Amino acid sequence: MTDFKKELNPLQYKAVIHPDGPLLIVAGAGSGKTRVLTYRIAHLTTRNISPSRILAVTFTNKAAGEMAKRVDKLVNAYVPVSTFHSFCLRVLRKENDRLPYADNFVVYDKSDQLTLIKDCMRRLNVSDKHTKPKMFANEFNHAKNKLITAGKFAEKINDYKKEVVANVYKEYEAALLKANAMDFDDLIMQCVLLFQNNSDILEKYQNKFDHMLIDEFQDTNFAQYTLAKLLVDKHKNICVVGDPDQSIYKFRGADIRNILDFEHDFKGADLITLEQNYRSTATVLNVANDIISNNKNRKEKKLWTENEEGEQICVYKAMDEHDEAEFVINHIREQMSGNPELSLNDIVVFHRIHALTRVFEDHFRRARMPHVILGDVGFYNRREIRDIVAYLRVIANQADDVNFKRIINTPHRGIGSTTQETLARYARSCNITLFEAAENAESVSNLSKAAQRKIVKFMQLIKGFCNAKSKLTTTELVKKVIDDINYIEKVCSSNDLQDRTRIENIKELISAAAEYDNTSEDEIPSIEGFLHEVALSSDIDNWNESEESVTLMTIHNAKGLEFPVVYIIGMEENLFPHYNSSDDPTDIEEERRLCYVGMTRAKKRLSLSCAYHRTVFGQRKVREPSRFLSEIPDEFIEVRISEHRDSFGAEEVPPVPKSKKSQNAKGGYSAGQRVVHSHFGNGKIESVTGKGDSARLTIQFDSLPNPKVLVAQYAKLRSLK
DNA sequence: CAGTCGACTATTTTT
DNA sequence: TAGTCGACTG
Repeated sequence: MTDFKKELNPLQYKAVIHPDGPLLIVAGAGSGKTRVLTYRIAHLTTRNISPSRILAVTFTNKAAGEMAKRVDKLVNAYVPVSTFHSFCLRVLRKENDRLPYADNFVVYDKSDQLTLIKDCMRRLNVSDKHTKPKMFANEFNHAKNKLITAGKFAEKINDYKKEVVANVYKEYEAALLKANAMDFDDLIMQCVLLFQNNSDILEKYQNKFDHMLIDEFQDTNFAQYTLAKLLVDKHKNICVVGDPDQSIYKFRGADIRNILDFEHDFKGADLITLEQNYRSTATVLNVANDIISNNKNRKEKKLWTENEEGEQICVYKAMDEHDEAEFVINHIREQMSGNPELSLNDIVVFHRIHALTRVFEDHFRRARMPHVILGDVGFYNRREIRDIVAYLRVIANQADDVNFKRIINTPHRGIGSTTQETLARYARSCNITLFEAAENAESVSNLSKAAQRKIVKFMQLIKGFCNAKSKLTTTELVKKVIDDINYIEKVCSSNDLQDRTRIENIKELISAAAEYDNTSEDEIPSIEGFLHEVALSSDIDNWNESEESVTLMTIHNAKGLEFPVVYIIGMEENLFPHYNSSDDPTDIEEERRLCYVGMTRAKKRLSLSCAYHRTVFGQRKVREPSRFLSEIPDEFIEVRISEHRDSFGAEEVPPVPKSKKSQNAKGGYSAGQRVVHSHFGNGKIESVTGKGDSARLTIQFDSLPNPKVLVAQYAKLRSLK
C-alpha cells in the first residue's frame, strides 16, 4: 500500500487527506496539482468509498485516462474519470426517456453545426453578407454555456442584431431537435436542464456519488459549474483544483469567477494553496513569474522552487519565419548532441495559431527531423473520414439531415443539386426528414423518373446498412460501408500522395472501430457508442507522446503537460498577443496567461523566438517583437540575433543572394525559360504576369503533374543557363 | 450533372 | 498563400 505521507509535501498531503466538505486547491504551475488529485482519489478509495461513488472530472479524455491509470496503480482500484462532456453524454443516454430527443441521438461537431446554421439562415432568408454563420455559432455556444435557451434568449432582445440571432437560434434549436442531434454545448446544457426539470433524476445522481473532484477548475464555464453545484448540493463533498493564472479558455465560456467565488458559494470551504514548483528550473520559473505579475486583475501568488538555477532563456530574433524554423531545428540538434539523455519526444514547439506550423513542417521535413503536428485538420476532420462517418451517422440516426445531405451524392451517383433541392422542398412541405422523403421518392411528382430511380437505389443501399447494423460489429459495419459504396475506388484511386494518405486514413478508421469494439466500456458496443466516442475525441487524446519525434502544438493543447525542452515561436505583436486581443486589456491578460502556461511547461530549457519579417495572408510584413519579451528582465535571457542581419531593425539583408535578386529586379523571367526551384527541382516557365518582384510565374515543374504559380520575389528560383 | 476556373476571404485558441 | 464557394461550360 502506498505511503501517502512519504510521497507528498505537507500541504499536498493535507489536501489529499482533507475530510469531507468543500475544498478549493489553488495550485500553481508544476506544484503537483494532478498528483494531489490522483492521490486524493486513491485515498478516498482507502476510506472505504467505492470507486463507482467517486465522480472525477478532468479537461480532456487523455488526462482522464491517465488519471484513472495512475489511481489504479496506486491503490489497485478502477475509478472512472470523465470529462464534463463525456459524463453528461452518459447521463443523457441513460435518462433518455425524459428528453425530447430519441435515444439514438447523435452529437454534432463544429462543422455539422455550421452546416445546420447555414441551412437555418437560408430558410429564414438571413443573408450571410454581414452576419457570418460562424458569428451565429459563437452566439449560440456562448448562450448555451450560460444556460440560455433559444426561448430565454428571445426574452431579452434589445437591438436588431439580437433579434436576428434570436430568430436563427430558435430555428437552429428546432432543426437540431428534428435531426435528433445535440451540439457540444448542448451536452452540458441539456444535462443541467434534465436535472433542473426532473428532481427525482437529480436526486438519483446526488445519491449516486459521494464525492466530486474537478480538475482545471479555472476553465469551467457557468453551465459546468451549475452542473457541479447541483450534483453536490446534498453532501457538498466537492474538491476543485485550479490556477486562476492558467485560465485560457474564456472564448469557450470559461469563467474565472468560478474559482474566485468558490469559497463564497460553498460556505466553510477550506482553501489550500500550493506554491512550490517541482517542475522547472529557477530561471524558467522566475521568468514566468515576472511575466504573469504584469496582470493587474489577479490574486497575488508567487511560485518558488528548490530546483537548480538552470540555463538562461534563449531569445532568438529571426530574419523571417524560415530563419526561425531553421534556428529551432539547429538548436534542437545542438541540444541533442550535447545531451545523450535527451530524446526527441522531450522536445515541444508551441505556437499561438496553427497557421505557423506550415513553414515549420516544411523545414522539419526537409531536415528529416521526425515530428508530429497536433491539431489543425484533425483526423476526424479529414474529408474521407467525415464521409464514412456521415454514413454511420445516418445509419444510426435516420433523422440526421445534415449528414444525409452529405452522403446522398458521395461518392457521385448522379443525384445532383436540382434533385436534392426538389427532395428537400418536398420534405419541408410534408414536415418530414430527408430520409423519409427519399423513401417516398417515387411519389414525388416533381422528380424525374431517372432521379427517382437513382434515389430508390441509394435508399436500398442505406436500408441494407440499417438492417445489417444489428447483426454486425462496429468494425464489420464500417468495412461493409466502405466496400459497398466503393469509396476507395471511386474517391481515392489515383496514385498520388493525397489519395494514398486517404486510403491510409480509412484503414486507420477501421482500426479505430476495432479498438472501440475491443476496449469500449459500453455494455454493448454499438455504432452509436462509436460515434459518440468519435465526436468527443480530440487531437490531444490521440497523441502518442512516447513516439520518438518533436511535437508541435498550440499552447491551448499544452495544458497539464510538461517537457524538458520547450520552444515558443512567433513571439510577435499581433500574433502573441493575438491581433484580436490587442485592444482589450482583459483579453491581453488572457494572452499573458497563455504565455505563462506555455513557459511553465518547460522543465529545463526554454527558448522563445520572433521574426523580423513574416508572411501573413500571403504578404510579407515587418513585425514587432511581442510585448511579453520585453517583460522579461535581461538577466535571465541570452539574446541571439539572426546571422542574416547585423542588428535588429537595421536595413534588411535580402534573403536571397544578390545575383538572383538583381535578376528579379531586371524582370528577368520570361515564358519558355528553364529554372530550378529549391523544392520542386527543374521546371519551365509557362507564363509571366506582372513584373519585377511581384511578378507571378506559372511554372510547369518536371516533378509535378500540374503547373504551379509562384511569386518571383519568394520563389527563390535559379535560372538554367 | 460534374468538373474547372476565378473570385474572395481568412487565422485565434477547442471539448 | 491556400482553401472555399459560386458561376459557367462541356
